[in-house]
Amino acid sequence: MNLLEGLNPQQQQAVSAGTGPILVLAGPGSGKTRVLTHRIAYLIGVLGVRPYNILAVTFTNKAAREMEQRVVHLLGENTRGLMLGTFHATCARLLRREAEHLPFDSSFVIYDADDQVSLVKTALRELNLDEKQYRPQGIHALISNAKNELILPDDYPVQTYRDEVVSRVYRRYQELLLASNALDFDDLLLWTALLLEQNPAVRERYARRFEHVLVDEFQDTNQAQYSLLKHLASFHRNLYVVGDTDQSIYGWRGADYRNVLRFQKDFDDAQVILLEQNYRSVQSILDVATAVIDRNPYRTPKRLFTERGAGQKITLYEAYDDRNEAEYVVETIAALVARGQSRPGDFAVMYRTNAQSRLLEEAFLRNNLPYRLVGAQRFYGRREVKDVIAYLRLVHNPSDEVSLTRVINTPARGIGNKTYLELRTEAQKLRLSSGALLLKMVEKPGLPQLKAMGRRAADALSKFGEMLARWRAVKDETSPLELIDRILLEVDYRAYIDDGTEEGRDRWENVQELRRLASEYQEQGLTPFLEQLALVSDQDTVETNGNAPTLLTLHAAKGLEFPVVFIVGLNDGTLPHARSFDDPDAMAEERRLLYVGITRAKDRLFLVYSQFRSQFGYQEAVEPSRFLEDVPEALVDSPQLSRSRPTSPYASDAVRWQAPGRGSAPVVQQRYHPGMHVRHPVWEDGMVLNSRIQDDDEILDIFFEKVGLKRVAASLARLEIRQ
DNA sequence: ATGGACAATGTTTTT
DNA sequence: CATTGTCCAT
Repeated sequence: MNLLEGLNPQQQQAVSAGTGPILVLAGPGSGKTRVLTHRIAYLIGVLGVRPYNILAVTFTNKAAREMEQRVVHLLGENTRGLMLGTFHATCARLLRREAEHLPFDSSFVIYDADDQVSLVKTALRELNLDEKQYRPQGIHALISNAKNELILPDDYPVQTYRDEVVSRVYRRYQELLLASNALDFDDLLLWTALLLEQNPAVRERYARRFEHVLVDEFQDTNQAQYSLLKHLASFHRNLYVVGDTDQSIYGWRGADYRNVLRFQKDFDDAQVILLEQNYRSVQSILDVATAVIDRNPYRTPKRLFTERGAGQKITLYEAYDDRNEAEYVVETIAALVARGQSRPGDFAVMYRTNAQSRLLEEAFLRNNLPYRLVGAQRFYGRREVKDVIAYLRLVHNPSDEVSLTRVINTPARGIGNKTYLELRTEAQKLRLSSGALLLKMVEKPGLPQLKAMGRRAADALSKFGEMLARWRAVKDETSPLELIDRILLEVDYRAYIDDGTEEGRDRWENVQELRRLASEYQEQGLTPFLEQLALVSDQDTVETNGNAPTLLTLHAAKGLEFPVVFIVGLNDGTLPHARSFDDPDAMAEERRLLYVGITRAKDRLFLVYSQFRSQFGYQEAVEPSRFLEDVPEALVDSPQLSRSRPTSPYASDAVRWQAPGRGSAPVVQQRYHPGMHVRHPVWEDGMVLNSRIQDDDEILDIFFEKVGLKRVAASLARLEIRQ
């Protein structure tokens, strides 16, 4: 197969470029992923590089999965040994392998943002600092930023008293992490960068191995990531980065698009290749996008062009208020579908903040139309899910203080704050983690520490300790699913969570979803399961092949495309967000965010703003977004402003492309039917026996040839429909 | 120790 | 307004 076939000259140049540092500046829709995957295939298939000597990193698991599939598709199965994954997963792997050089051991657990904040709280309390004055969230953000810039507690710049406090909290926070044998998200990058920096032997081993290092979305890298990339490519200097500074929207997370400039400075022999042909959008949409982004300073102008034709004008709509805005969106979608111009799945509605999804959801619900919501309430962020995960983590690693804190009295078992505090104090005296002390109390029931406490407290503690010890005893012989079931049973979790209300039922259903997830790790065991849980993100669960409009934030929209895009809430204060007003860099990022949104659209674009907006309870007059001033009038079509009294929703049956679902939950299109043959990644072939919509998911009963009857959630099980 | 009622408080984006 | 924390009665 000719790997250059079907590529335009710029893409061919990028794919077949020689070795050495290479920077590909890829405009939106210019076939960036295509270039990257063809490049990998080219290295292996044409240049004869062994897959083992290639590293490719992405930001999301979804991107990694997609690339992997496409490379395999191009090469056949010829990719064994290729290291392809997210920054975080790749670093986690490397750190586990090299743990002997590091102050933690290879069974470390990974703390997410919630865990991080609770650990900051612990540190604040230990240092007798006021949580009101030093908000944990804020402190956490500062620590996180420092880590992203490779600043350790000792180097934390202190100019004010507050800085001094932060550096103290940071130091303690880091100690607590190590005591828990835990790393936070940022640590994965930080420790990897430090290890490569400070350990020449390790650095050289990896640098020699990776003859080629490829990076997706390079504009989103932070300093830690840039540093570790440089180290990994330090021997062969074949660093191939693809990105677009105009799509840099993660500055608040430490991403620094100036890494693109740094790259050109650090590698002054780098080849720079520009991809300007857009395969996604019609010209009118590209022109609007260009007009908006051109106002940003310090950028290399790109001339985006397309062969998809001029396209129709974009639509600008002024609604009376935000409720009307949502109604307009839903009505318009319904009308376009009713006219047969588009299918429901063609639409995306994008907004600046998650909170804005609510009015949209309500509008869809009022009109009995289904929709897909991306992100918002994170599955893994739900209390019951976190509880069960915390139990698993504690069994895996009893030193995990954050998890212990979470579950030691959940469900309530008579271990209150005071008892837990005593346990911690005693543990600290013995230089043990609380979990370790608990286990020790079980081994040696006569420990003096027990006597120091009240009888009731000691009883409750040892009962919990015994449970923990029992789970640990079986953890290596049982599958994650069996372990979960055992834990659920022994702590009587269902009785705690499922109180008979609808909410309780939902909660229990979430636990069931976690069980289903666990069942995919039957053979692999607890460690990979926990790692997977820690490193999946919302982005990874976005499915674009649904049959209903997608609601998502502008951030979540990056990397996706839709035939018709609505961007709502184009008001000053919302987009750009008020918090960015006083910072020119932040304002530039807001503008890029709008640019990303606009360039998601293939055929049609609707920009929507309103005169009034309810901030919280109150309705407030708001201004249209200042960014709208930069949209050339010639490209805009504004419908006559007749909506201060909204027309009645299109209620004809024609527009109800699906019957309303039960309850108030979002309705999901049924995609599976009895008799359908499907394939599951683990259980392989099976036949659908039954399908029902429940909550916002489709629940399937499937009979698998190999393992028999299973119940799965369509959104979670990666099913493939077979003909 | 527990659970409920009330108050305060704070609202961006998330690997 | 919706979540989170704090206080108070059991």
